Amino acid sequence: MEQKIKNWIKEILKIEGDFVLAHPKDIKNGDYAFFSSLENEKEALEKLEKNKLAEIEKIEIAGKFINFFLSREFFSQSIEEILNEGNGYGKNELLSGKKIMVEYTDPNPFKPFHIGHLMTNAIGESIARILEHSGALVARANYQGDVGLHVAKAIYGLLDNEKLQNKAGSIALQAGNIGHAYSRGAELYETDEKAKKEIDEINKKLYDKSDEKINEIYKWGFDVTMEAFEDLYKILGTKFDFYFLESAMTDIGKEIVQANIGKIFEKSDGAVIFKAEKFDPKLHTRVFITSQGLPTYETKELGLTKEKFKTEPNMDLSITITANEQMDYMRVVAKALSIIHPDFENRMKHITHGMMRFVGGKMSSRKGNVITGESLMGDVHDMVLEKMTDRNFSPEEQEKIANEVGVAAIKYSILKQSIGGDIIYDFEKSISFEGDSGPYLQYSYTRANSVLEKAQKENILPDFEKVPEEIFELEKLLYKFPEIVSRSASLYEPHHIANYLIEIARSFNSFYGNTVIVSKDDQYSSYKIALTYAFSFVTKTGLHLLGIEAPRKM
RNA sequence: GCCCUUGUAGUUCAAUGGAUAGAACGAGGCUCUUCUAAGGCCUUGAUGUAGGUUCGAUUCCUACCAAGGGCACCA
Repeated sequence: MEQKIKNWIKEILKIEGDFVLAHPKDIKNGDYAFFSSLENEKEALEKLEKNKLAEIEKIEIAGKFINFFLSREFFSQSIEEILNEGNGYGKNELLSGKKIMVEYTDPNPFKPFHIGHLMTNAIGESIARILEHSGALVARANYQGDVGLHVAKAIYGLLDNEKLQNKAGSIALQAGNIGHAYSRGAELYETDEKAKKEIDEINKKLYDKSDEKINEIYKWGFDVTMEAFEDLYKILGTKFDFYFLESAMTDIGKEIVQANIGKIFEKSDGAVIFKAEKFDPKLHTRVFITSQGLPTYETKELGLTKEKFKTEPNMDLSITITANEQMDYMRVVAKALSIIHPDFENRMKHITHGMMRFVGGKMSSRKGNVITGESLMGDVHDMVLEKMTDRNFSPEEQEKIANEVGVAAIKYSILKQSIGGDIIYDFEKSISFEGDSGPYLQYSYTRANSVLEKAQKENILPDFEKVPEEIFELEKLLYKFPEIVSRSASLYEPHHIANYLIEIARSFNSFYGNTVIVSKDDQYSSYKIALTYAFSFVTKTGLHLLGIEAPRKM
């Protein structure tokens, strides 16, 4: 519609070049507005009036603005269109047929799944779904650090307290024990010289696999933590297509570096470094292979990227999602890669997000903070159950809904704001179910569902025969959904969808509160039911794009 | 010191260079013999400072102030 009006204005007024056609902030000022820099708006208005599009009801001049009001018919037709397209409404062709890999979450085996992982997961899953809705073929990838000092720390903790090696409990319990072992090991590494030495020793043994006992614990710990992650992904609604392990990237990365020593990399103090500032003054030098001959994360990242392009040969875009703190060194790595592989240069994208913060400072699993992603999910889940005591559900239903609502509360609190900024973490607020929240959206959806169920019982079907003269605010919002989706997709910003969903939910709740929708005495009831269907489709689709389930009841 | 982010109601967040800067939480009042009150309705309040570009700046540019992150063998 936007494009249609634009073309029409362009043609009638013979405007050259591009101009902006926007939605006025206030619906009172029309559905689309155009700021004219023309000398005589009145003449323009006359021309436009003469050749008016069928969808436009009214054109007004307000100062330098020309406002367009869409017709009653346009809105009822757009509602009809939503009903026809159902959950496919809002799809666009922006990335039609493009192969895109999105890497996100990246938790490390042997370490707890902390809140930062929850954040990356929520953002990555949402971006993946938004790209899919825009026509892309998305592969989800997860990159996990299965080697390194953190593993040695965890194994030290496990050896130090053998009770933590109990293999009898549930996967979650065993993974929790390993998390404790890691925290203990990490703490002692900083404070206890003897422990530090032993951990370094374990690290060497892990590297050359010389110790049978350690190998055994490693295998168990790896399997358990990976399985525990898998259980979380299930609740979170993520299914990865590819898993990349850090250990597999060392040789590939090293090879790339060694092949380019002298050309891109240089030796310095026994290490192999990349002086990125030679290519871009805003970048800096980083070590790729240490003086001890060990590849750093940078080198593994080179290997990872190469592997990604090998895994998906004709990939159009490889997206990596991490926290902001990774931004600068990823730039250095990307610069090195784009010199080695010029064909990758425009096919890599790094999206960064802020951190979850306590009021007191940065959260870190390294110091073994108590709040993990899992514990947060558990707490929120329990709070939802408490709220549901007055509802009449079977235990299975209750469990399912508690998970869906809990995940919604957490994900929404992450996705409602632009992803670059930090989230000031307030436990009370993140589990708030009121107002600007995920559960509010779900609640609005279930209310719509109740209305639709009642309509079915009373055998009133959605219909467009009798349309009220009044145009509901909700109608003026619903048709914008496709624009919101394509905006979110082109900017990689899920929060536009989150904000939009709140807007339509508020509008629907107001409609619901002030109108009786299902009524045999109301000749417009069928149309109102159609509108309710449209709201429910758009909300369900929008929630899906945020990675949130839409329960039928709650 | 250099580089990158970010400064908007008391608080947490919105606002493709456009109209009277939107919500939510908090505070106060009203509202369920009607489709789920996790709701609705009403009241209250903000663009860090100083310049610049523009018909028009929360948005772009410069400086300053403040917060966070990064800057050679950790990831």
